[in-house]
Amino acid sequence: MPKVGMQPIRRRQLIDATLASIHEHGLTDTTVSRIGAAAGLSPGIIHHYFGGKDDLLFEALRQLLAELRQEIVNRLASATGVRRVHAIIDANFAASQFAPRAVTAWLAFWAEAPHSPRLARLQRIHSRRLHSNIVHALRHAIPLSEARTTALGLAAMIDGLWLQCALAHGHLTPETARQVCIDYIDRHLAQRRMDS
Amino acid sequence: MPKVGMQPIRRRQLIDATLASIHEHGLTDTTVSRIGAAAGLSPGIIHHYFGGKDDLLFEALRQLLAELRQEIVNRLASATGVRRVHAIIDANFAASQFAPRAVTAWLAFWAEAPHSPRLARLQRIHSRRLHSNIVHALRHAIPLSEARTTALGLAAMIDGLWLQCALAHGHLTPETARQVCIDYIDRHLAQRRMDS
Amino acid sequence: MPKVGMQPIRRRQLIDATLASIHEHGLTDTTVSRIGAAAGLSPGIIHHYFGGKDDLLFEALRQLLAELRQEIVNRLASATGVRRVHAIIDANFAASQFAPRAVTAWLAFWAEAPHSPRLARLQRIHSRRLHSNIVHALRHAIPLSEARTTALGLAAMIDGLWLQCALAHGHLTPETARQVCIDYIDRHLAQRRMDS
Amino acid sequence: MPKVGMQPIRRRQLIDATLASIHEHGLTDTTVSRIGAAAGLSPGIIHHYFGGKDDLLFEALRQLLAELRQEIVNRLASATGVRRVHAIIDANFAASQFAPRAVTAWLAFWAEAPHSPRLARLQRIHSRRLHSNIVHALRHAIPLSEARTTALGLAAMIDGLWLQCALAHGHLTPETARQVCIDYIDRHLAQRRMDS
DNA sequence: TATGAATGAGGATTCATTCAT
DNA sequence: AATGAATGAATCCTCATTCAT
Repeated sequence: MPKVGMQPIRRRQLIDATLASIHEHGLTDTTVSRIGAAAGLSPGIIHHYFGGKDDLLFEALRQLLAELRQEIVNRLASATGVRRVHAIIDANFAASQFAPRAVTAWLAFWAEAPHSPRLARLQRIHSRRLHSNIVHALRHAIPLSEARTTALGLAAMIDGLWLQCALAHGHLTPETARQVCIDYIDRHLAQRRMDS
Repeated sequence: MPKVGMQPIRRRQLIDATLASIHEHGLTDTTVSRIGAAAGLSPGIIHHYFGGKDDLLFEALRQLLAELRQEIVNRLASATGVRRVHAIIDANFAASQFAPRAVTAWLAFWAEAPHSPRLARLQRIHSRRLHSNIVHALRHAIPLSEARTTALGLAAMIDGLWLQCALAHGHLTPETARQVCIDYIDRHLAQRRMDS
Repeated sequence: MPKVGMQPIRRRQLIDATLASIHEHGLTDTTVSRIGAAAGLSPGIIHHYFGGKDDLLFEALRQLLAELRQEIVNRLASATGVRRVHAIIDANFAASQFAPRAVTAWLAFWAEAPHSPRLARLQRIHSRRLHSNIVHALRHAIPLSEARTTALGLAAMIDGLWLQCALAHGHLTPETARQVCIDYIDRHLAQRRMDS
Repeated sequence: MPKVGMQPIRRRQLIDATLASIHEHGLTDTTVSRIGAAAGLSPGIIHHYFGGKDDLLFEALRQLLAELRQEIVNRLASATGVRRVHAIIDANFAASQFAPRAVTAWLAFWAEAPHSPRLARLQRIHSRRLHSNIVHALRHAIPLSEARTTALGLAAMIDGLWLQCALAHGHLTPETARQVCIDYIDRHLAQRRMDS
């Protein structure tokens, strides 16, 4: 039923259907037909609202990262000092983010990134921003040089736990994942406090 | 006259060509033609030495994991006590393992795993074995319960650093990655020693 | 409030947009969207003012031929005797007719004609009318039988020069084309005069 | 039935099927399926022997022009002086060239040329070569400047008669077409002889 | 009158697989 | 053992057409 102003609605619908399909069938078996069907629309509609399949995939990753970013920003807004690191960790393992739908798609996109400049770019931006956030949060408690190494370790650990989540279907609870990260950071901070 | 004993040679050639193609073009764009060409052979040959494309991919992942396992076993053979954790870490970041060819393919396979029982099975075995190795190596220095959490953290960190390696084309040196992991483990062990 | 009398305006707009699109993108790549866009209207509008794409194309060719015919009729009106042949030639190479927009579209339609009864019909009518005009103009100076052959040659030459115009983007000036035709006819008439 | 060395055979088959399809259905309705069917092969085969549809079309035009060229070269080989112009005319209206299959395809390609650099290039080469052949053949009988104009007229007339052939399905005999051209040239040569 | 949302058929293309040689 | 010819299903994409608003 054609109405005006459907664009934002349809785009959102199609992006959601894309993520659902990636989660269910994998990126390889995510076809425009499948996406269309999942959204209750025809295959051709993808090219009406997005340039083509690639553009839709790109937008889907964008939204995924935007949501995660929003989660981080929200939590950082109400945290100070080293609590900011905890906020970042919490955001990454919030129920809305650390969910199969997001995690599986995230993994699929990361696997494509080395061969897709557009995806690689989004990945790089996200990665750098996360690293920078962590370093800033640690900066007042830890010397910059060490903060950088710690940030690298924490970012890797977060990614590794997301990976685990995608691979070990549900065997890894957000809470466990969160604890491992908190523990990692706290040891670094504790060490520091002891030194002083 | 038919050459005898070509099978192991050809299989190895084709597996290598597969990994090379995945690294260069990605799993999606790795076709039997491309693999054949990379091995200097014809497209049809894959079905002669493997059941089909899927079987070849499966075997390629198997070899990848077998090589990593061998690296770990070799290093564990000459290490005792907590040194065994270091050996595991060293194995994962050895030049032969922490290389673009291996890391990119590894990521591609992991992304497929959630939708391929065969790949998922290999992944699970590898994952469990690594986890078990770490726990055993830590067991005499750390209580079992904590050892398990630490192993989870270390395994995640290793995976996260491999991911980083695949995504940040060469910006992450094996040595840096190794240091981050060693540091993580050493803090846990040091803490323990202090307690006692 | 519905605008009245838009029909002739819109139809003309759309026909012009069609010819513009054919000239710019070729008949194959002339889509209803493209035509609509060129006219500053929506794709669906074609079916409102014409039965469909094919009807619009048909009307576009009709207009093209009608304009050329008008040019011929105008010039014939003020010419007598063999001057009438010159008038026909002049009309065919008048700036308004011998222009890229018209010539390219004309060629595109001619290529379609063998597979479209409707276009073929228009083409046949135009062709016959031109031939008949030439024969009539020659009739008093040349025996009918020879006039027919000469008319065939002149008509072919005109078409061939239009073809050249479409293919040799602007390298052929109307004046040169005109001269070649005038020369052809004058030789026939001169010969005749000599004989008598 | 797969055999080795099929390439030249298949390529020729497919090119012939292409020309047949263009003649029968027009360039627009010439699909790879249709071509494959006409050749008794599957649609996919086009991409095995040619890069794609466009390449096949390009090769088809190439062959068309090559055949015409061969016809011209053959006849020029055994003609001297102004007879060479007659040889060129004869070649263009030889039964093998002035046939519906060739003429319709030729028209279809010419209509595409303004929007396809590759086709335009072939067209330009063919056109220039023909013009040059005519000028050379006339050069000893007519001053160069006039020879050029005459060549332009003759080339246009030949094209126009081909066009007529494509449009007036069989109503124009090769012999009539030939006569018109011969007459055109003879008048120019006769004039010249008279002058001297 | 006019839009643009939506469809679905049809097209080119890719590719794993089969198989005669 | 190895080739590469051939297939046909599956995919992305285009586009004329329809229709609710």
